Amino acid sequence: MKTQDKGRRLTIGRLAEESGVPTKTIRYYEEVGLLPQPVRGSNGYRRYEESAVHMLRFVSRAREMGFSMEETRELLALWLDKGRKSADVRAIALRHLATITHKISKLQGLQATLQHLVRCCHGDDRPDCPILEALAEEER
Amino acid sequence: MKTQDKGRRLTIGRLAEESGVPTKTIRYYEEVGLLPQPVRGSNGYRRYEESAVHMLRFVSRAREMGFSMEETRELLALWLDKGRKSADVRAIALRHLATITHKISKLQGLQATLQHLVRCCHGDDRPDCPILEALAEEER
DNA sequence: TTTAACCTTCTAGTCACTGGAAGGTTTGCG
DNA sequence: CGCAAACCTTCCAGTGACTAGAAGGTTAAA
Repeated sequence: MKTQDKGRRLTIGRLAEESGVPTKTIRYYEEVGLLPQPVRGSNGYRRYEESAVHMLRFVSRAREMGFSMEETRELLALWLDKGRKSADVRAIALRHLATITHKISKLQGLQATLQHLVRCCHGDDRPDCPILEALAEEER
Repeated sequence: MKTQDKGRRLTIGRLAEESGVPTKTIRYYEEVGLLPQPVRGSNGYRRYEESAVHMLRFVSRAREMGFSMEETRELLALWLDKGRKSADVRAIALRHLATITHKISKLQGLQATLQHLVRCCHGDDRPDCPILEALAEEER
């Protein structure tokens, strides 16, 4: 084994390429403590290990799944903790699922309302419009 | 008719009460030009006319329906324009509807994925967890 | 050698508010 | 009349999760 196997370290640009996450975003994640600070070269450049690619991809996927940065932070910690309890992960997922389900039903309510109004509005050159009426309505 | 019918003008607090919109938000709407600037009393206080209540309620409802502030601005302008074409209103509503529908289907996709993962995760003291696996997955 | 493509930090903008500080005004009560 | 509570004013900063740009230093390839 080599004592000085600095081997393959990546610049931020290379990491961005391999993970699909923009350099700006990587720096931001580091700034807010979502990602650990990498070592720096003598030129001040960040030098990432291979593992950073996997971490970033994990983070990126969690974000795509709609987890907040805080939840992503927790999930990442759990992922790195080999002694984790799957129940902890599941709890986060369930919480997020509830949030999503709630959002969906709110949006579906809006969707139904708007669909109704759009169907009622003739949508021509005349000024009368049930959409505006609905917004202006004095409900009492 | 009285020459000096300053009549019933409202303070911002009164307007907030009657419209259900916080004073902070009312000032913000004014600042970004969503609402017209009211006249000021000699003490510098804002003095609103009755019509402001209706305008604010209109804005508030548009926001509740999920219209952006820019869309709300357009809707408000259309509402105040007695010569508007209902087609213009309808177009805004249709655009918003498309946005909502898009959001719903994205969320439903996430919901399905998460439901599947949550069902697969036993959620106990053991560390193995399909949710984390899904996030860590090297798809190729 | 030059120049393009990297890298660095810092600031500010996005959206739609919301909270707080610091100060002036008004209202109601004893 | 004095005082406190409840108004009102402006300005600054923070939210979440980036994203854009400026101003400058470094490196790799032609």
